[in-house]
Amino acid sequence: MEKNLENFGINNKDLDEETLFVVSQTFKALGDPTRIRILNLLFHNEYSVNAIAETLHLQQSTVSHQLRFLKNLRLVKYRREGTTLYYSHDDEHVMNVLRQTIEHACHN
Amino acid sequence: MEKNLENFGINNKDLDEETLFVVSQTFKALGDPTRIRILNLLFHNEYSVNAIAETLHLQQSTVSHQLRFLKNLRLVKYRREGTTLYYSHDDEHVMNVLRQTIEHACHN
DNA sequence: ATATAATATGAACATATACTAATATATACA
DNA sequence: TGTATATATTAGTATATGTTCATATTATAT
Repeated sequence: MEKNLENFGINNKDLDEETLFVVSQTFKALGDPTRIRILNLLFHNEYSVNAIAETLHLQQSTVSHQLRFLKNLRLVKYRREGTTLYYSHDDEHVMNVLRQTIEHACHN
Repeated sequence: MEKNLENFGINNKDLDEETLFVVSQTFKALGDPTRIRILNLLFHNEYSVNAIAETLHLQQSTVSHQLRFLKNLRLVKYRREGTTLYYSHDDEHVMNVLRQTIEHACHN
């Protein structure tokens, strides 16, 4: 008699569609070099859009587009000061995952 | 006199190109629902290509393509038994990151 | 009101990505 | 050798993605 493999693992069932969407979107956000550089810059400080662009040698438009992407996923937030918007990270879990993976990649 | 912000954080410097590439590729691998489902399936057991396809209701060709993708990044490995290839995960760090993020997404 | 600075947006383009269908390869076995 | 099974590969296609350019919006100051 074969052992029933259905109950072997704790969580062998397929992921529900919403979880799948959230998880893949999150990782998609981290799957682009530009967004990684932006989030890595925002690790310790807040930066204005122009400051990000100048620091990373990117165009203002590019930074703005990617910040919108990240803001939609609530990975960054901003505060306004006059005409300047200061962006900072807004998801500790994602920042931890990013830090872990960067460190893991460096130590190879 | 302004405080020098350059030395404020521990790691404010930009990432080197190779790290950036490895990290973004890794996250890109996790940024697709099909690959997430495959890796999630491989969490506890090894599976043949056809078993993966049948379990997840994917075409054999699709699974084979994605497994090649994952194998190139050394996220999965396989062993042969006759004509059957049994795939299993091959990167504990990535599997941990995936598990963490799935759990984080579920508990919302 | 007008000008200026900072940021956001929309359209266009090139490239990347994921899937499918068809075919090729590889292994086992009669 | 020939056949069957399992997997891999190639080519084609449709969609998604990231950047740039030009322009719009927003807030501030004069």
